[in-house]
Amino acid sequence: MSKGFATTDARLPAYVRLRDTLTARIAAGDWTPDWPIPSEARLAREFDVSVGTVRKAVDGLVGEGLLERRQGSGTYLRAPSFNATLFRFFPMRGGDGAPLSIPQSKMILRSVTEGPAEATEALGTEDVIKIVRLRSLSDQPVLFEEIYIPRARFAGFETLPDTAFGPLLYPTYFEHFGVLVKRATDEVSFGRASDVVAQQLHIKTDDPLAVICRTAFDVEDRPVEWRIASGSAEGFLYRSEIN
Amino acid sequence: MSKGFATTDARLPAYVRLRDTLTARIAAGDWTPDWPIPSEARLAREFDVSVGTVRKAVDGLVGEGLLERRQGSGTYLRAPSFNATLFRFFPMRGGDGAPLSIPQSKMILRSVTEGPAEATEALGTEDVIKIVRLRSLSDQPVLFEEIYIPRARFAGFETLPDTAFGPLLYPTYFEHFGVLVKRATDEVSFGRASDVVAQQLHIKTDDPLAVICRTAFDVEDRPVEWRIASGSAEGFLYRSEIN
DNA sequence: TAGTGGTCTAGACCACCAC
DNA sequence: TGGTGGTCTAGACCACTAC
Repeated sequence: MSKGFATTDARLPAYVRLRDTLTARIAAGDWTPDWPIPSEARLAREFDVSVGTVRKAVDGLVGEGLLERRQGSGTYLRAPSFNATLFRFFPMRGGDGAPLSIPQSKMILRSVTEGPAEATEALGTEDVIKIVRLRSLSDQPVLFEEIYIPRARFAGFETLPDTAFGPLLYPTYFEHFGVLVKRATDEVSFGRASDVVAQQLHIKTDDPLAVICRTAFDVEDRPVEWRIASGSAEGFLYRSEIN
Repeated sequence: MSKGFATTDARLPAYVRLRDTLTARIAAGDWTPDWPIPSEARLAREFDVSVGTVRKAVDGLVGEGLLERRQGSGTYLRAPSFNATLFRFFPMRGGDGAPLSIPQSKMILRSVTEGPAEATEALGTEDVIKIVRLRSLSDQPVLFEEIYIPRARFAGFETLPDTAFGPLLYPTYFEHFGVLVKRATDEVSFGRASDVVAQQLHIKTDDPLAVICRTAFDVEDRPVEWRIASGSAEGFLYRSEIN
């Protein structure tokens, strides 16, 4: 008897195979953040390993930020948490020290199209959906975003009603398409505003521009989104933690 | 008998107190990367806990990047590893696609002085040493750095012979002053070149500039360095991983 | 009060490395 | 071959949460 693991290399340690099996269940949408996943004792029985081995597998997923333990209550699927992107890109206070209000988001376009070379290369497909958004702080447009997602993972995205979207995109990815973004890579550079971007951001053509290119990956490390975001270089601030 | 832990809150779990005790030993410079630290069985005996508890404490320090396990050999202090900073700031290839050579570093100044407000605020002291460096790729100056370190932790830094410095600063911090940099926060913003910076970087005054402000922390999370680095915004690229 | 995760133990056997 | 870390077990007791 193969201990009930999904089809993984039997030479791997039990906790690795269990971790991968749990990851697959998360990716399949078997669990929601509202209810605890099966208890450690229950998983130990189901997979015929000791509780200690379950703990080690769960530890790994907690470390990756996929699961969250609540003592006395249970272990829960954790909703993606690194979504306060605007706060990473701009200071919370304006140049005059006044606190800015909540970031807003305006959807401008959703359509099936061909992506730019960088997007198709990052995503590994040319069959993508394009999303264009304008994000604002205190009614001032600050960030113009072009986002590309693979149609294979997001079938029908372009026909969702506008009411399905909140200010953040990643929760929508998860709730409607079961795509859970786990990590991302950002590249920050500086350029100059094109006519289109300048018009959207209410700045002048050729004004200095901060450009952030991001590739996002799901729990199984497949690329699920490529985006390019532009904002005025004046007042731009990108925070990063290095470990 | 208090199990031989350093003076920490006895209400804390054993593995936490052991982890803190080991961190203190690392910070005190008791171990070097060349020799394994005491084995898990030996630490278990010394602190009168089980091997499993030692493993959990060591796991934490491995996760923080302080220690490194080598199966069959031992557990070693890990030399700081995130030092390829130039490669984080600029692409490896020039605009023409040609690969660039190894980054070089030229020390311009070391002196005891008063730091700018940001440095004294970040470091919590006005008694600092200032370091000025110019970093180059393929003999082209690309990054101008002003670095401030607290004199209390780096007494005599300004009188070290030039031969004590390699291309990287953090190994010198550790080898001569026992300061081990564990994490840092970067803030990337946009500015314009002052006369001094422009001259060093061979660009024009008021040319667009990428500015990176970094605060670095040691293993006990005390700030040990504040630096501001400037490079031409043209060709600048900052990479960041988000989890 | 029952069930959950949190801590800790004492041992077993394995894989790997250095001598 | 001996010692190291790597995996895994089967249990104990504690702290916390929900009902």
